[in-house]
Amino acid sequence: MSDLLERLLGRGWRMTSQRRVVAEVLSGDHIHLTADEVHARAVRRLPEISRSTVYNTLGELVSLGEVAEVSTDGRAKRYDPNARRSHQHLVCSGCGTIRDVHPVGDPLAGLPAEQRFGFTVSDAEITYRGLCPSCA
Amino acid sequence: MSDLLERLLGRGWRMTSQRRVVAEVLSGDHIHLTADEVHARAVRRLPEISRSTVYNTLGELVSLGEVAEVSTDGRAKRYDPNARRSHQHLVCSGCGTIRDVHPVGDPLAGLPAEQRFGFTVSDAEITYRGLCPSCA
DNA sequence: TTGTCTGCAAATGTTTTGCATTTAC
DNA sequence: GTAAATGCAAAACATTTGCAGACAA
Repeated sequence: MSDLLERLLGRGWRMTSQRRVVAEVLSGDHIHLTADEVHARAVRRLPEISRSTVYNTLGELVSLGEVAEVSTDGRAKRYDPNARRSHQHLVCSGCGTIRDVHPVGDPLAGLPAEQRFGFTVSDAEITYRGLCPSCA
Repeated sequence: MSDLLERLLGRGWRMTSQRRVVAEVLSGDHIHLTADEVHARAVRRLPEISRSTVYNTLGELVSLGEVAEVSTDGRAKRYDPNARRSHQHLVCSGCGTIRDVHPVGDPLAGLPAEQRFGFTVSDAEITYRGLCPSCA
């Protein structure tokens, strides 16, 4: 069973066939699907599943903190099931492929106090850009 | 005259009243407007300007590398006129305010070779998140 | 049983496109 | 004069919402 699904069951999340399929589709490493792609894959396993349900479910998973919304730049948001493991993204400027990466060091260290405008800074999101081996 | 407008004229960009107004609206520091906000402000100066022209113009400015698209997370893209000066963003999780910041050090240094998946990494985009003084 | 999830269809918000007209160079 | 920009209206997408019926607990 998928890690995501397992965590959700452990949290007592109300389970339905639709929710299970969405959780299964999202499971794995380097998964960054759009809502529509999630729906397309879900339909293969459960033909009746509706787009609204996929949106509802994704929205709920994001609220629960189990899935992260990633806006790389295209128009549709992408959903990343590895919200629990802190990580950043490496995006290919050629084909758009996304990989999860784990940079070393404290990302907040680069922002000196005088650059913080009085903000309480709690987090940094980094998107590395470059070309993947196939596109280079 | 605005810096942006000046640079565009220097590049021999074909000038029209609509384009001038869009460039003027975008000028300044810490400016991060949506296409719709750009249109609203442009209409004040030039009532006939259409939304399509604003979109066309913004798209062209992005292609020229004079303006950057910033997807903070909401649905509409925001446009940042300071694409030429390398900088990153600090976003308030409360009210959404965006400030431009200039972190110290090489942002690519945090990504070790074994984390690069064979990519040629050329750039890093950082979004710092926190609460601004009013929201804290 | 009961509260909630699901699915449909319609609405909303953002951006793009086709094409006739106007305009900068 | 000519190629390119503009504006309109309509289309294309992405996402949200309202509500009746279905379903998990």
